[in-house]
Amino acid sequence: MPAYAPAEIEARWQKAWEEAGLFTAKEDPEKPKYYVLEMFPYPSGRLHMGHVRNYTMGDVIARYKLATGHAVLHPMGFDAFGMPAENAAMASGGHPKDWTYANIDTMVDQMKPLGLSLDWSRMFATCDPEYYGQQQALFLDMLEAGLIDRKPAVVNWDPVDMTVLANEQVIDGKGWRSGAEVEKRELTQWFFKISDMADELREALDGLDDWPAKVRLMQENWIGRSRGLQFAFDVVGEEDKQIEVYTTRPDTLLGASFVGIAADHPIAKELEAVNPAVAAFCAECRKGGTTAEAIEKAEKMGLDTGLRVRHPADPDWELPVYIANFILMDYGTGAIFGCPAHDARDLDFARKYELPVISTYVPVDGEITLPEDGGEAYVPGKEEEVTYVKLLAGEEQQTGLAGIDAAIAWAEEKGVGTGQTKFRLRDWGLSRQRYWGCPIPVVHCADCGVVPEKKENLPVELPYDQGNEPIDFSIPGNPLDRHPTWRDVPCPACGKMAKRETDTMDTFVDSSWYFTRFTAPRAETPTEMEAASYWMNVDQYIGGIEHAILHLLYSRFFARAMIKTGHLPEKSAEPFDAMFTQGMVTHAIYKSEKGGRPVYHYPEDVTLEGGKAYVGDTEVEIVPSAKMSKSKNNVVDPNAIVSQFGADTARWFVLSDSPPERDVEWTASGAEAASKHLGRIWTLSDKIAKMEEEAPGQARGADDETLLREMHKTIRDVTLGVESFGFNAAIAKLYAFTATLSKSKASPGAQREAIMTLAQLMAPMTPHLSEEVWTLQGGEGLCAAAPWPVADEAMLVEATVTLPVQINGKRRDEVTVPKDMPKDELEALVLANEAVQRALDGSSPKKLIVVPGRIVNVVV
RNA sequence: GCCUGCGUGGUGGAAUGGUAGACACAGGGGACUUAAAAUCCCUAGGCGUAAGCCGUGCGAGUUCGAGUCUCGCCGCGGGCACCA
Repeated sequence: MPAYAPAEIEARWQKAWEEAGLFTAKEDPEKPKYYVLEMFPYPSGRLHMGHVRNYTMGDVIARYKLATGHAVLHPMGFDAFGMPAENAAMASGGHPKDWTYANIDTMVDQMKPLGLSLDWSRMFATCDPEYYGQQQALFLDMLEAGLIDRKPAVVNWDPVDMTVLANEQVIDGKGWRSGAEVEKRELTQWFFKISDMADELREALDGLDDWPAKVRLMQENWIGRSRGLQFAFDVVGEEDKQIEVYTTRPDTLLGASFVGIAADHPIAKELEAVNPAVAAFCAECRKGGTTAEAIEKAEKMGLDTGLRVRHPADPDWELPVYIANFILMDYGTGAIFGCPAHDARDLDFARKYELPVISTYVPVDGEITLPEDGGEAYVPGKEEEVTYVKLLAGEEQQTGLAGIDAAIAWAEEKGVGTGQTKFRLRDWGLSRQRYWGCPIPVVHCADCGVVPEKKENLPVELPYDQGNEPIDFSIPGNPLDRHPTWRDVPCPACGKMAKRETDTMDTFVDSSWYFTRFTAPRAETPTEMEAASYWMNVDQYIGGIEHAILHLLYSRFFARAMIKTGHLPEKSAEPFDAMFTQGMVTHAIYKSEKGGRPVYHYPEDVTLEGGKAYVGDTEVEIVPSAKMSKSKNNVVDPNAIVSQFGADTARWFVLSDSPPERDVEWTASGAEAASKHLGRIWTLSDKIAKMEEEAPGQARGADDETLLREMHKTIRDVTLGVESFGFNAAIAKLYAFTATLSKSKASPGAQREAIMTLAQLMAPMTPHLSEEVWTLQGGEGLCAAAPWPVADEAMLVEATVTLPVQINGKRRDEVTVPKDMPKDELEALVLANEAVQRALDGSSPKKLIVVPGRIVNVVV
């Protein structure tokens, strides 16, 4: 018998599947459809174990659904625009396009040996002009439908690289690449009007039952709905001037002691123009970093403007107006009223500037030191009961929430303000001053203004060269800005020479609709309604938790926008029926120290012995379960694993041990164990095949029944495991059944039935080995195409059951009885039990609990 | 600070309120071998010779029965964050 040789086997079966066209998605009205999708990768050029785990999970589902008679769509593509390609071009002088497509080729070559059941005929990359041209068409439709806005926005500007930076790219107030001090600049940018849909996007989360609760919650917090009161303070002496504020705690209105405005508030800007002290202060405020630590450390700073406003509840009560550094212009109205007694931040501020502290309520239960007496600010929960010490709207004692409602009602009745719901979610700025992205298809004309490009002119394709010269990516700024032949075009409206928009789209746009494009990847329109109606929605989406907020939220917005513009059916407002967030693949770091600096050792240089790690004779530190990182020398290359053990081993290992939503640690010993197990199955299959030849047609005995009962239980458990993302538990059952089978004395026929079923149950995880076993045992056609085994209910019912016998809830013994033994007989049997007799010691039990088929509990 | 999730052997982890520790790794013992590797078998929560006792972060509670439900602590992780 030849040894288990995955390299040869796997290539052969991958070819067989391809020739059979098994994974080409075909619309079939006779079958239920199933669309399973893993988040498509960025073509970094390097497949990592996280990809392998992600795609293997999707593949298990896809293969299982195929075997259960579904028309399956399981596509793959590449999220191919973005900064790394430009950075690579800057670093090594190549072209982002060449770099990207070369990487895609490499990654496809790395993915194919994994034996994934992908429909490669639908593959595309978002940097294909055929894709981004349709994205431009979508942009134009959305623009026309009023879903897109153009407005000024404050951005982080890197003056050296001459580009806008995302918040994450600003480190300690400096550009991440250039190291230059980042400036705040106001630029006119394009925005998707996602905030208009904030409430809808929030409410629809409730319907996403098959999403992780955690993801729904993260989205809900991100959208950040709050209810409060918006009202205006009249400025003393300037009767036409008012300051609008928004508050979620209008119940504390009588505790107001100042009004604060942001440095970018219109009134602050007005004062800034005439008062150098104000100008200096505002400039100082704008400098502040945006990082968490910077905010933590930043001291509350304020400047008295000299303006005074009237309290809405008492025209004789005047409050000072401060410009303060902790007030944000882009939330609410950019102005607040400060209530030091009930807000920790306002209390800090009030103490620093010696402003009054006025408690408006105190807790019903418990004693506190009032903030005016040096205590902390008292902020009750919305359900907490409070006693009012100052009355605004007739309240005396009620919950915080009722107080808020009463205060809003009071304000509305008096005509002071209105109750309003606000959201934290802001519009999605999509403009990027970069080359390697989807060009925004508009033209700026001196006469006509901003003019959308004509659809027949799409795609607005990125220029590869600059005339006859290659584009120089080493010059700071956007190459499209200094590309006259691309930039200068006739106005689509009047025909006069005008300038093309040189900004490109945020790469999140590319990934917000790709899953719809897979339903008709070569269509001349963004989607085809018929195909989209058939395949949408994505039945199961799988990806990392890092995309829990932005990518999924943007996709949900896009689905709604595509319905409004006629590119998706109504049913697809929520495009992902079920979502699963998988954990990472981690690996230990082997660390030592040399000259005070850490040294990271490659796993292949490390010897493991008795739970300790050595390099040569020196023990090194093991840091378990660390994220794989090139700089820590703990990256495991999937291709190396596939060449060493085969794809089936890699697939089997990443699914075993840890539950899919948690991290799994890659260990060499674990991978070897997986490989050995697959080898054992190979050997077992061979043994069973020979047994049949040597002793055909033996009668089935009791051993057959035992084996087949175990087989049907395994079918039930594995099926359940696969359907509920319990892959690790399913694999444990498969291990157990393999052990049962290898020890079984059942007839050759029964053993063959068992191993063929085992092959089928393993096929979603180890498809190549399964085909091999299937064929050897005389299975017809491809194992991957064979119908999924169904557990026989009759075989799941045992004739006898073993019941644990508990005394006072602790297990003391067990009895094996016929399954349907009458209750009184069972009771008698239990009472006669030796352990029970001993515990009873002559007395009679206080209580006897019998749960049929489960347990017996004697209470003494 | 607010919101959240999680604490089970040496390790990863099983367990519809019903026999805690399935399955796997690492460990220990053995068979085969001159030896090693490979393979196979046995063992394995702790204490105890044993009967038995104790055990799911800690403390209470509900229940005939709690890893699972409730409350309060402690510890670790994730998300958001000068958001009014």
